[in-house]
Amino acid sequence: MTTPKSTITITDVAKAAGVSKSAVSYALNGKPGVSDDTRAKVLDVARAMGWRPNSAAKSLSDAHTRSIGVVLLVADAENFGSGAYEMDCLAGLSKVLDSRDYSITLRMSAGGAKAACRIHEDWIASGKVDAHLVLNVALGDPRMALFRSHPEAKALFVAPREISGGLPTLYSSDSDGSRLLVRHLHDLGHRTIARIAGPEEYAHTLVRDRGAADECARLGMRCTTLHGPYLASAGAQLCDTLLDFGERPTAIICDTDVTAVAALRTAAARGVRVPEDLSVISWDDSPSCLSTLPELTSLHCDVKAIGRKAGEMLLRLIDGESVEAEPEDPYTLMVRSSTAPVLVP
Amino acid sequence: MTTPKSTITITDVAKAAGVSKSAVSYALNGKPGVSDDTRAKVLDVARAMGWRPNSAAKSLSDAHTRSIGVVLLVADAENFGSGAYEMDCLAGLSKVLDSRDYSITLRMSAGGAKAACRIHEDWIASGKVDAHLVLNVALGDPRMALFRSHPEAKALFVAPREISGGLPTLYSSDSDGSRLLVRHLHDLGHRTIARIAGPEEYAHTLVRDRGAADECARLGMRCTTLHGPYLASAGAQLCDTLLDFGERPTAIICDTDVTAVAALRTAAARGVRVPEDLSVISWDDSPSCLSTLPELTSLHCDVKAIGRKAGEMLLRLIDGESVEAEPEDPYTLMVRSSTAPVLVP
DNA sequence: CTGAAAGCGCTTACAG
DNA sequence: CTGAAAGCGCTTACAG
Repeated sequence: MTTPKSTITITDVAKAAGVSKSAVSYALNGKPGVSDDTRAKVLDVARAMGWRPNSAAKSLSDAHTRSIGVVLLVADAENFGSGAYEMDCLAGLSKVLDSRDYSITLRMSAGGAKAACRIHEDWIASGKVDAHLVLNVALGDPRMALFRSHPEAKALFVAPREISGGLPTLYSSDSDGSRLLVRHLHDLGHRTIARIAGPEEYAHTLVRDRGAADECARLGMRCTTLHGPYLASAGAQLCDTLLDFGERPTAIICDTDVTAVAALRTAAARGVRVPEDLSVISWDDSPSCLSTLPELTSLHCDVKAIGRKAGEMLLRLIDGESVEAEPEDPYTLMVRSSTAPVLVP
Repeated sequence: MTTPKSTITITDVAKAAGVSKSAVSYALNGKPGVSDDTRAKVLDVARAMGWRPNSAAKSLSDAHTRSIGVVLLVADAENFGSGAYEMDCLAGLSKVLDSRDYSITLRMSAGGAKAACRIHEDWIASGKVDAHLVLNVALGDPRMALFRSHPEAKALFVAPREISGGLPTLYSSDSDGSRLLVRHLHDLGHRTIARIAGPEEYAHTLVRDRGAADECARLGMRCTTLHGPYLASAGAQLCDTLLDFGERPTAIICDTDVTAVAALRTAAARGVRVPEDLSVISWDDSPSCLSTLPELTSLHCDVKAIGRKAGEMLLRLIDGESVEAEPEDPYTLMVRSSTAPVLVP
């Protein structure tokens, strides 16, 4: 029946419906300029013939590619984590984009932010995408300079607002998250804590550092912070360091699930009981936080929601609306069994 | 200097270089039809002006969009796993595509394979992509029927060769993997084993079932297989069932890291020592296999290599070469501490 | 309301 | 080797 002939164009439809190409175009795009009768007939014929607008032709004539460009950094597998964050973010993004028939144009770059710049530049010059989404922004990230010098390009940064000044930004409340964790430990009676934080190149690491430091100062707590990549080996090593340290902390906050799981395991291997002797908290509430014994108290972030909100902001950007900095949803603390009141000696 | 004017077209370059548009096109595309001098001058001018071919225009005229369409299924978060597989696969794919200036056009569908079909159909009719990559293929997957009825569309399936008959396929050696695991346990003296397998809708689950059953039969071993989603809760429950079972197995093979970690934890909670009382093996050698105590013996698969090979096959498909079924690289067994010789009672 | 025409930026036979 | 011209499929002022 509807055997899709090689390619059906608007001309074929016009011929079949007995009208002009322009009438078909108006009808198909719901624009005025055709009578209701003509419109109905054209729609019927187009559907019957299985017509779909040719993507390239449409893009060329209306200057919209209907795609959002995303360059994922996979360079340093070390800092990349499992990719679960990016995946969830893309899932949320894709969901919002669907409604407007937008797709994601994806590249994965092993060359870091600089190589990503090259790709973005290419996309800008070739008109390959309508807007860019920038994730995993580092301090002094060249991608910020790039888009500052290309105001004609539309880009949204997911980054701490502290560093993306001026650029359209979806910013996290990493600082608030940090404070929330410190308060949770304070409520449990902890006074000497530590953090196994992420690499210092990351802007969000510094924001978390700041939040924790401020809240500790306010509450009169002591906090030792060690930085390292999001690797199990690093988490284990840093945990060892903290446990060997003179003034042993009664609680450790880990910046990611990978290091938290490693810390848990390191403690177990040394005979340090969690949560009796040591409380452990993880950022990134992921399935692995539920697979440990004890289950990990974790800071939950709805990453899909970030993707959705990013999608909405990007579409507004594309529609020519002005977009400034907007906040992500706040974090939620998932209290499980890896944190407990500190034992009075 | 090279201030990128709004948009630089081939016409601008032609004017600046004092030649015709066609000369510019020939020069830029390395085609014959221009003298070396003209070519050199055109290239210089184009570079100086920061010209890049307009993506849509090029696609429209040469019928190549330079993008590969991928629809990721996120419908049932239950069976989706962490998304790490998809991420690695895309990373490998992207790497190969880079060299030919191809991008990935990505959509994530929450409606399963049927909704994915709709997207692929749209891509076929609109000429949005040059070829399609199909992952996570289920038994009787409607996407196979779709591409069978659209021989004009180019698609590569990553699926067991048993089910994709005729279609271009990159097939895994799941059966061989299964056999490898069984042999490893046999070598350690295990004779009564069990499997916590994935959902039976998945073709690869059945292939693994078959491989394990055949090898067990050959070696005179007994194997109980339970199926369930790739969820920690399911892994825990199935592990409980197996341990409560009359004839308790001395080893369990889990189809994914999530269930393996859950099984490990369940054993620990019941006081069943791993590996002394029970050996545990995981498919999907992932970072989490290294975060457990003991570390998990696991079947390693170079997923990025799958992505790369898929990319090469897709490019050949696009180039008009014929592509049939080709095998992935074989699995590697990573022997760690969760498997040990069975203790003679 | 409707049709003929030009244009989006590039490629590619086709005559000079 | 080089230029003028038509065409890819769609959109959009512009005359009827």
